[in-house]
Amino acid sequence: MSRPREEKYQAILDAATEAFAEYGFFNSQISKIAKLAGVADGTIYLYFKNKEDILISLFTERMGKFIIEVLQEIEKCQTAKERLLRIIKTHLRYMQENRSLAMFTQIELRQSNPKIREAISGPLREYFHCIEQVLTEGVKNGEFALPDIVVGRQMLFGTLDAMVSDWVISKKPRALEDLEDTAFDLMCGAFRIRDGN
Amino acid sequence: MSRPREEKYQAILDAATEAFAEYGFFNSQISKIAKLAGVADGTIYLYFKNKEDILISLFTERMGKFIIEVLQEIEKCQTAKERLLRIIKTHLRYMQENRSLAMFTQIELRQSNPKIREAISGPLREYFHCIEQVLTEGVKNGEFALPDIVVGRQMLFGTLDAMVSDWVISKKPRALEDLEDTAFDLMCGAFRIRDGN
Amino acid sequence: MSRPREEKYQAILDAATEAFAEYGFFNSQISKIAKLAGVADGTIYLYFKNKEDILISLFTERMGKFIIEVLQEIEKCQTAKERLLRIIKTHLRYMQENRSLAMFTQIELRQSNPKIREAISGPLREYFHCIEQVLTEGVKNGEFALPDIVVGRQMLFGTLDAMVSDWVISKKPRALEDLEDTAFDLMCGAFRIRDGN
Amino acid sequence: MSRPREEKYQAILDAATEAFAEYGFFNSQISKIAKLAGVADGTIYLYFKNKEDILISLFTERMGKFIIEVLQEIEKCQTAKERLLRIIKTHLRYMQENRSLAMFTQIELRQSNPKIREAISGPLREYFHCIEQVLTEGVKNGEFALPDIVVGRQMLFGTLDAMVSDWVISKKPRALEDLEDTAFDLMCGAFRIRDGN
DNA sequence: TATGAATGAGATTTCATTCAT
DNA sequence: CATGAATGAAATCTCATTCAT
Repeated sequence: MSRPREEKYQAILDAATEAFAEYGFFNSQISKIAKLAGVADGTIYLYFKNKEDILISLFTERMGKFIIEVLQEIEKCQTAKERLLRIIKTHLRYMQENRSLAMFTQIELRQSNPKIREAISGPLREYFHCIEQVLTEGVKNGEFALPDIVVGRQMLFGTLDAMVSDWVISKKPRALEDLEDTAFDLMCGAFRIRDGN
Repeated sequence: MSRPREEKYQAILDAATEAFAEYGFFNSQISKIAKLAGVADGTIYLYFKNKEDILISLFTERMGKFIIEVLQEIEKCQTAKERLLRIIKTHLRYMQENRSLAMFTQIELRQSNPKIREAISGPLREYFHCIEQVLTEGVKNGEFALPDIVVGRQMLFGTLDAMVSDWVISKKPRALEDLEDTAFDLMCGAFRIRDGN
Repeated sequence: MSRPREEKYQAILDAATEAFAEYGFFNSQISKIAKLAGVADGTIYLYFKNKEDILISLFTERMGKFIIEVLQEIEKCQTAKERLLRIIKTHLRYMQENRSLAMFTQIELRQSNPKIREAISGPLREYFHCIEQVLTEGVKNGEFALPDIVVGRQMLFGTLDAMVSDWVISKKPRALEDLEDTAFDLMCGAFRIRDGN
Repeated sequence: MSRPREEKYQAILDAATEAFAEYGFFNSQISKIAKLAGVADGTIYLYFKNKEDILISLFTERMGKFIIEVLQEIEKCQTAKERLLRIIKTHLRYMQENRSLAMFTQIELRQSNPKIREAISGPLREYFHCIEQVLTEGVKNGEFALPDIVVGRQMLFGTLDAMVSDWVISKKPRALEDLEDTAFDLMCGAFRIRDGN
């Protein structure tokens, strides 16, 4: 049974998240990750091909879970407007609850190494696609007025990302949740969503 | 006569910009930068204390020039609405004309090394402050309706940043300039700016 | 079972002794020491913090052993005169049997680096103290006539050190042992020790 | 006229003495010496072949002056006993007045680099020879009883050297001069010199 | 599977020396 | 003669990865 296998795999991923978030990819030595995970250095190479592979696996997995959560939340909604609010809430709350992931995303999202950049862009594009679909629907059924879907997505994602970025960097941050309503309010204005439900 | 001195300093900074943009800070070896700049490895240490110092000098200098340009453009404007448009245009055009700086900003903006992060945050905060002042003025004189200045700034900067990010990553990008009007249009909606000038 | 660990530690120390003796501290590159010890360069840093640490460990360990031997020999003796002879014999014989240590002591004893000098002065002072105690006893019980204990120690140590120094530098040296009796004879004169018993 | 040439040559030598005494040979960079001497780095190479050459020239010159002084002092004396006292006094006083030279001698006398060691041993051997001649004479005319001239020289030089060494290392040293009489007293005992002049 | 000691390639940085001015 | 900017070889140290146990 591969339960222990799975356990150690997760332990390493958790340790890497923490380390990458705090020190960045290049300053997180394998030995540091191994110690945090409570395994030997060599053990890591039983679960991952190399250091890069940890980063890629990490991002794919964690971002994957995030997207699944977003999708689940969205599905519960009736209108595009509701979905927009859901995306905002889920994004900010998820990041708030996973500060390490948030930091790590902020810090390592835009990795320089082309191979890593490539691997990372997959899950991110998926998220972008999900956002764009919601916007497209909103436009189609007349809820939103939006001259360009992609620009709309850039605005929505960019705003949320900037909020998380500020929150991650500042030491005593205003809770991310508190920004939900204001963010939603502004987005409604940008997308010309009428006040009534 | 320090003309040659200044020349070499700039050559190294240019080389570093290029290298950091393409490979990232950690994968840009001093020898690589030196070769790009057409100087010997040791020469770099006549102009910079160490590798970190290059990054910090680079960001401070280039970002400084950017902010000066933004400020100059803003001053020409009469209304806050015009200033908003100016910021959008200047930001996107400057980044388009300095792709390396844009890439580098995207990539290294969120550095893990605390010392670098600290040094980098200065010029950035200055830019944020500049944006927030424009927004505050707009609210004061009734041009904008905005529940929260900081959130407004996050939206404006976040949107522009996401646009640059997309542009930098995609290989055959739509010109950044083409996004100006749409971005301005959406921001006007978000900030409840009336259509008439 | 840390037998191999201890073995490698000693191998590196032996290699360093040899290298330092022949080439001096600054001209003994880590790679040279590693090759002599039969390990990889990096291995050295598993056992020592840095190059300085090798020098300090080396001196502390080897000088410590020497002092222990001197103390053991001294304890066997009844009179201060006998102890004086024992110190002379042990000093010269130990250095003769550990030519590398002798060279190294001669060469690196007076290091320029303050941190090293500090670390090295400890064991040396211990040896000086041991000599001075013997002299003090001899004076107290009337065996020696000595106007100044410290000067007495300087004379004894200086003489032995000069002998070792000559022996180390000259290529075809007279055996150090052969000097024992003459040295003792002269010291007896200097310290006004009577010929009998 | 080569007055200015000579001046700069001496300035560099003085600077080197100071630097070597304080930091040791390897930690005294050419640029440091140049700055101390008030000349440009390159200028040093107009006067010396390389860094080693400075050390060798330095030692040869300064030690040469010392030996000349010793010889002059000795010549004034009538008896070997007087000459012995003269050597002791001149040695200790000269070192006291040239603390940098003393430090430098203590620190760099026993250099590891074979080429340097070779060059340094010349002047030193000359001094040894001078001492040994005094001792030989003393023995010949019955003033001294000494079983071995070389051992006698080792004792005399070793004692003086140990005194200087202690003086150089200790921060608040007893004046070297104060040791003259005690040292002479002990040497008289060692060499069986009768009390009467 | 798991370990962690050992490896050695590779990176940053220093500094003696040169040479155009 | 004098300068000091530039050079680039070389040294220390780090750390991802391997492999015998």
